[in-house]
Amino acid sequence: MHQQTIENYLKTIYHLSDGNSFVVTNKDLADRLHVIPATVTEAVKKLHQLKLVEYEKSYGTRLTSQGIKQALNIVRRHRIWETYLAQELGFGWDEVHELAEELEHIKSDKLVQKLAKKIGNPAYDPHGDPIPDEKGRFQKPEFKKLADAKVGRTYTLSGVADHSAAFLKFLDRYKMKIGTTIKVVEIENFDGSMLTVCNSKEVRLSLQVVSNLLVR
Amino acid sequence: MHQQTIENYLKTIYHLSDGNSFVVTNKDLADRLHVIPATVTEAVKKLHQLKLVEYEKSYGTRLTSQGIKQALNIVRRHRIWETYLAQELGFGWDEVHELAEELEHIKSDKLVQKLAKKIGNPAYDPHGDPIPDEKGRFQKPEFKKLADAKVGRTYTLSGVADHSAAFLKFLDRYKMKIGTTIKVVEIENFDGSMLTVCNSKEVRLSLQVVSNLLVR
DNA sequence: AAAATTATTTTGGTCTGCCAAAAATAATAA
DNA sequence: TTATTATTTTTGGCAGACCAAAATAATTTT
Repeated sequence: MHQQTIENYLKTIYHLSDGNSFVVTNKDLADRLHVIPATVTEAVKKLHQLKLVEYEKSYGTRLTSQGIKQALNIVRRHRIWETYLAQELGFGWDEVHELAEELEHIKSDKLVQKLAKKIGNPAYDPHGDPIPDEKGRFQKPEFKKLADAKVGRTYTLSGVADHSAAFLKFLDRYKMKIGTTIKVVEIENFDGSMLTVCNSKEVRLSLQVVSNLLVR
Repeated sequence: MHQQTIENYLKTIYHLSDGNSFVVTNKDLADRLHVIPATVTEAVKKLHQLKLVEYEKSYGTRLTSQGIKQALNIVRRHRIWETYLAQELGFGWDEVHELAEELEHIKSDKLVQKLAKKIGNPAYDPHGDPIPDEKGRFQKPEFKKLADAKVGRTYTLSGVADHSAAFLKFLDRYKMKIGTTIKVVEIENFDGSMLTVCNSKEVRLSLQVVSNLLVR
């Protein structure tokens, strides 16, 4: 199996199982990887032989501890690259994901280590997602959706649930980024939208938007 | 054809034809790419269909102008990455080639442009090889081998003919790098070795070595 | 519980990049 | 100009990553 294929599967299984080693369905994998389920069946069988996943037919797939380890390493590389691209090379947070998707496969731990050092071994990437260290350790941050916030309180934007370029560009238009403070002025219970104050300006945010903003 | 395969062929043809559009033999390509000649036959036929090479059977292969253009772009990416890795991330000149070999395939002109800007759009990479600009232009430097130098003269190391890690590490041991001045004290006509002064120390360099040192 | 839906696996194929061995073509030496 | 040798091409095959369609299995609906 090609290393790149393996890495993409592991990473995707990892994300679908939400970091924990939950069972992932064949179809979900197929959708995420843009292949048909039959292809996934083949692939997970091979991953099973490589002892990277547990797999029982018609049941589902789950990472082994070895698989998790490798997955975390890929996640680390991806997020280090994202942060590096944003911080050192001035890419927008809506651009870095796609590039990191390619760069994460470069096989050099030394390179990743140097990149990490250059940006000060950060714990979070530009989207507020935690970066595992060399040993795969990271603390899962306690975020909640802005949608669940209380009127009158002020929050700090700490992450986004939607990583799409469209959403991120939308946030850019209001100069919102990780660290921006958002005050909830009013919640419209008709449509769930929120009147907020961001960067000293009043902004109304739709339920769609506030559901994808993670705050502290 | 996979983009990566195409790029590797174009780059290799380019180097084998020494930058000019000389005809390259099938076997030479096979050797460089670590495949058998039969594989090359297949590949160049496909490259021909893509109008990237001229190809007549049992004659040889030569880049078309389109092919040269693409080849120069790959060479550019490779050398930008080499320089970036050395300059910004502190890699040794013996390490950068291998890494650049992977990084050159990342498909983002914007990335290369940013990297280049960061290192000041240099005209030469850490080995003294010229970096083509976005349009593929570069001036071929007028180097000569130190082996052909005259006794008593002082030269500036401007390039290396051998890019192997072994050779580069050897040079590191004597702190020789691009820009180092080398004074030729004496030429031993028994074995062609040279007595030189490098970094204020007397060093005897074998014919092997001085044949691979390019100087001005 | 039977029918209908959805998910998974199997089966048979394609395409790409590769190899081995044989056949055809140079190119070189005698 | 024959032999000999080297190179190139052809042919038949293989593995990886995919897909389409058919066959199974599991899940939901009714």
